[in-house]
Amino acid sequence: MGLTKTEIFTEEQNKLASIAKVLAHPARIAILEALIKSKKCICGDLVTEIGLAQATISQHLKELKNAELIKGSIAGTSMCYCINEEKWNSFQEIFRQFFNQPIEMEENPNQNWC
Amino acid sequence: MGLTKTEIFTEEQNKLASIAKVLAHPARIAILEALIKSKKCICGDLVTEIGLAQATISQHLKELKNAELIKGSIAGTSMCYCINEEKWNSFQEIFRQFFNQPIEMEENPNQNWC
DNA sequence: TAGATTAATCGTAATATTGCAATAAACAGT
DNA sequence: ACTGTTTATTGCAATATTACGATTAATCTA
Repeated sequence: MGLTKTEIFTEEQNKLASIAKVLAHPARIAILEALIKSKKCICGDLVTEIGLAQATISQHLKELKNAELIKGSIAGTSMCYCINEEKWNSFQEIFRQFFNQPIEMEENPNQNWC
Repeated sequence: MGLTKTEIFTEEQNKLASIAKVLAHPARIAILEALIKSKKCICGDLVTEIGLAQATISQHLKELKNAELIKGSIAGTSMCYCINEEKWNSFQEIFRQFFNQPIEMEENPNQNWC
């Protein structure tokens, strides 16, 4: 049918997958890196900095804001975005924990299977 | 149009996004965790362990193998999968570097914008 | 207030992803 | 050779994502 069966997975599995999904587009990576580089929050300069249409950037910003990875506030007529440090750190921790799982096969010498 | 404009992004941005995409589905997270938990490689027990059709699991395995996150080898009539430790570690490092970028706004007290 | 600027949203088209039934392919045991 | 087991592939339907032009809403400036 084409709709992900979230019910059959754990809370954690769904959460990690959804976080990864936010990062699963180069435009969103580029936006995050741009926000990090220019420490003070920039706005729709992202449109010129990255080469996508304003509507497209706005859509990606919406997803990032939806994931709470960035915060936005009104700065006059334009919009001011910046990284949400708390969420950033919490995402970092989630990935760290996932990848830090012990893969260890040391005790298992018959690794010639794979 | 609807096709990602990879040309306008850097190699690194595209790479990180594509790695994240592999992790952007709970079934693939579940498969990886199952492979880690049962240290010796399992095969199509994944189908019963996770509640998806055999064809669907096979498709997710293909994507994981395509990203080289897992390795597969023939074990008689069945298929034996396990984590590819080198890639696992390399992915870990890529995420670690991304999240370890200094976000620091300490010197910038006007954080009240965002 | 009128015009300019900025960003969100709507509508639409193209493409990608997800999931499964059905089928095919490879192999083991009889 | 036949049968059952296991995994990959194909074909299809449903849904999601990506991108952009056009429009809207809000705010600033003259």
